[in-house]
Amino acid sequence: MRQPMARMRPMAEEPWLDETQQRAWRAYLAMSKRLSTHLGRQLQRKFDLSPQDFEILVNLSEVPGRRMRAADLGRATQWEKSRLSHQLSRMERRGLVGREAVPGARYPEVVLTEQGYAAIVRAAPTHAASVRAMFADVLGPELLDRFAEACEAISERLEEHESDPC
Amino acid sequence: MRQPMARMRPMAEEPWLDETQQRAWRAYLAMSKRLSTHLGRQLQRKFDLSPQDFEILVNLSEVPGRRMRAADLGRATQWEKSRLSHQLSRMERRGLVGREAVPGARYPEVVLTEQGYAAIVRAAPTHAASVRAMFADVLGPELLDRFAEACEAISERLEEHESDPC
DNA sequence: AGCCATAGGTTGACGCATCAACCCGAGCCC
DNA sequence: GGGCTCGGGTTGATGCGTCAACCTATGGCT
Repeated sequence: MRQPMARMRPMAEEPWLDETQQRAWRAYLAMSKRLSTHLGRQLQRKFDLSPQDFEILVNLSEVPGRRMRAADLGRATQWEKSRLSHQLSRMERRGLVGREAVPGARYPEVVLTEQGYAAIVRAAPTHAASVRAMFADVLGPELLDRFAEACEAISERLEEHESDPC
Repeated sequence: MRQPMARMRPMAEEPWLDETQQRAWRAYLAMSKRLSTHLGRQLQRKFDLSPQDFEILVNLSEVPGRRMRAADLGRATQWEKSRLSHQLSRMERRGLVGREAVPGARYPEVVLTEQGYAAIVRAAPTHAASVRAMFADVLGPELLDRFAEACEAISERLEEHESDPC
């Protein structure tokens, strides 16, 4: 399987990534594409939920009252406000969440409906099982720790540059 | 930063993922989200190319004649045919690629235009540099190898299940 | 010949992501 | 008061991803 973003030499002259780097980069790209495809497809086909739906549902289900201000939900998911707003509108249309005005407060709260709660309770165990089967169990505890360290290191590096002008 | 898909316990009763698994899964999710955001934003802002544009351009630029049947391009990218067709239509509109009929053949070829070629030559070095800076150099050669092995193992596991009914 | 399956390709509809623009009220400074 | 910025939130446009439906040569089978 060819992984195009991995080949950094459209003119085949300078080796912008060496052998080791190429291999790792291509392996990572292939793996992450497959993993998200697999998990997303499973959620969609078995539970009629997109990964985005799932993420919102999980966050709401964890909090007491199953309700939250949109801004807090945005912080929890690290989503931009407009993305969140669009997503909530779609989910509201489908009856998974509701937006309810709060008497004294300026902004309404997003609430998990019964239907939304039922959906997450149905889907979560299978999803977790897949994460174990396709990810955690493949590496095992020790490797998993090293893998986590690697991810954290890259994350930190990226975080440093988050405010760069690019 | 909370990573909602990482918390597999909406009801907080059974620990579907243990501590180690949680940590690795969350670290992976955070890292991959940041990495793709960073690389994608850079391509978009500096070169007016989406990651998808870039992938197509790289593949076409590598092949002699800078032209290819759509089906082969599909195999190279592992994209579904309809996705590819839509993408090519958009890129054709922007003058990055063209679809040219081949005299004796049934199907036309997708060709990289001069403009498309110029775009990839402009963008590729910066992109490769970012992959090194944000990914390869962070881990270093030895860790990079282990990381690649982990990714390959997960990929293989997923490949086995690609034909599953889900 | 006639029939059928298959591969290559396009289209339309809908959900999702991002950007820019906008609205509104709270707090602040003058 | 008057004007400021700022945070919270919505909207619309456009690009992207997926699914289902469809078209049409080719190649195989009878």
